[in-house]
Amino acid sequence: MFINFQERAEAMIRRTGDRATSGRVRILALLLAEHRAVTHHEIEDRLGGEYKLDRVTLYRVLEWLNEKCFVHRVVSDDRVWRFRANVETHPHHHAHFECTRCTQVICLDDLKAKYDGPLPAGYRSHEIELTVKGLCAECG
Amino acid sequence: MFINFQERAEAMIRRTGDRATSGRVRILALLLAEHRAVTHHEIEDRLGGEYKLDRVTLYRVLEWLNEKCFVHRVVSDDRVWRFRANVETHPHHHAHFECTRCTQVICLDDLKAKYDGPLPAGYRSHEIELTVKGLCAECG
DNA sequence: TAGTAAACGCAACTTTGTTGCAATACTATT
DNA sequence: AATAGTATTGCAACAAAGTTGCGTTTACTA
Repeated sequence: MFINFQERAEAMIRRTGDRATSGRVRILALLLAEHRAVTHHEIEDRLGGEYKLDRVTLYRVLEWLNEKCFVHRVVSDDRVWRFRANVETHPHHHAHFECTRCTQVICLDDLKAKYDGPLPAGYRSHEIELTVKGLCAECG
Repeated sequence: MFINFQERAEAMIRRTGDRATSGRVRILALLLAEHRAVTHHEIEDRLGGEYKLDRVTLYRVLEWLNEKCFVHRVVSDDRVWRFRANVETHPHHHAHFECTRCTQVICLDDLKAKYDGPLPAGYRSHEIELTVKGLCAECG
């Protein structure tokens, strides 16, 4: 087992063969430690201080993490992407809860979205996304 | 029954007590006639020619229509809002199909999204959104 | 028909994300 | 350990989607 997220993140990144830069390691570690989907802004804030990363670099790292399937994106009604580390084994049945007041998004991992109904002729389904909207514990 | 969408749109708008401006009537009529969720851009294009509306006015009308519950918004992965007239009687159980290639969104009205599973303590659900992603007939 | 507040149109601004390019820093190799 | 080469980074400029302020026009009311 890994002692901390930093180490675990670095191992994951090295396995890809691409470079293990400090930005990638820190961002992935941060996302691994988190149990919810976080925005670009939240990440930027948390990397503040002397370790500040450029906005653009952050976007590029997040895109790279997404490509490598270490992370996935969620869009909610505020049109802002949120990122979350992929820990599940079935990455194609995301279910999310979105608070309509504070716009926080959490993943409902235990829930498997299902759709058995009919689609129009010729349509094919690849992925299903179920979003439950309401108020979280703090806002409710 | 109403002869055309224009007339029907105007009646709906007048019933609110607010002003029945030509922009509101034309946009709502256009959305009533449409059987899918359309973007701001698509609407703008269709209102082109001599009847062109200002971009800002279009946003404001769409927001107004949304407030009055004549219309609802959908966000898909391109982070662009799409608008669709509310024709169903149960406005809080939208289900949508989104084509991952052409990004077109259609509504699966016959499908009622359901969620009976557990939420974290203190969380309350108000609305459920189910999105099926895949390829539409043209892109498949 | 005239008065008036609600809508509209324009210009400027904000937020979120992207692109091009020169500078930097990983990694492999010597 | 030093070096070289290229993958990343940082900066500046750009782009798309949406918002705000404000003076002008328009739809409704009297």
